[in-house]
Amino acid sequence: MPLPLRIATWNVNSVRQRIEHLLSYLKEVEPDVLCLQEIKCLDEAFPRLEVESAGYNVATHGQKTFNGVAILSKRPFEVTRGLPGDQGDTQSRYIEAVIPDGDGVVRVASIYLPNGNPPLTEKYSYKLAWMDRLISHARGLLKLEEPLVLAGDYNVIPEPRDVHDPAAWAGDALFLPATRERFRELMALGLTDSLRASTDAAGLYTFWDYQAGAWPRNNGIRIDHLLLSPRAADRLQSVSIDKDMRALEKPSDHVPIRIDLA
DNA sequence: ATGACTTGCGCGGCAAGA
Repeated sequence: MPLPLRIATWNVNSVRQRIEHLLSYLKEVEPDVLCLQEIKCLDEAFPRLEVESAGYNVATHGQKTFNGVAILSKRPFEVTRGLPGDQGDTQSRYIEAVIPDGDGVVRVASIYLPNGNPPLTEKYSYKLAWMDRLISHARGLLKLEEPLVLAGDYNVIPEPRDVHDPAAWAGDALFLPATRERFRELMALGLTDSLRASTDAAGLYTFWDYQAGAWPRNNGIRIDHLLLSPRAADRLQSVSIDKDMRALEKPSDHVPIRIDLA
């Protein structure tokens, strides 16, 4: 039986600030694929040589100062940059890889969905429009009937059990009814939330704010998700949140989440 | 408690994040 395929996603909050954490993660966890968000640099500023020396192929979709996504893979792969549906969108938030796997492929997307705060502004309407574009694109991808993993920072708290203090987040763009409704619409295309396929537990988080002692108080939210097509879900073996990463010196405010597929 | 953090940019203090 072949080794499982390990696929992880992590919002690094600046790859250049986090290069040592990134390299130790690659060495210790050995993901086959790692999706990164908020690399916060242009393609030419990505620490490509360090990552390649660790045994990974790299594709970036960078941007100066903000946003930026990347996919790292032990196996070489084909890449597509950008989310279809709006030629005028200049924000780098989506990159997609087709990775050889056995006789076929696994398709993996690295997603940095807009934050959307504050609500009632163009930032929130951009978030909702971006989610509509993601739903349309995912509908097309699912028709391919491939193993598909839509991984990333969705900036969506799916349910009250995914937030330490639901009342405090009631009016936030990450938790508003219209946000959650679109997330449910995405899921209803036939996707499986990896974490919820393995546990119903409350209080499993992937983000803790830097402010107000959110980490020591465990005042977190679950917003980083690995969504699976049926053929990927059939192969799901395990899910892990690498919570220890939040306790390191100079951590990202997000931690990685990962799956093993048979 | 008028608080509390971390980035990029670029060298002074914003803007953005969640």
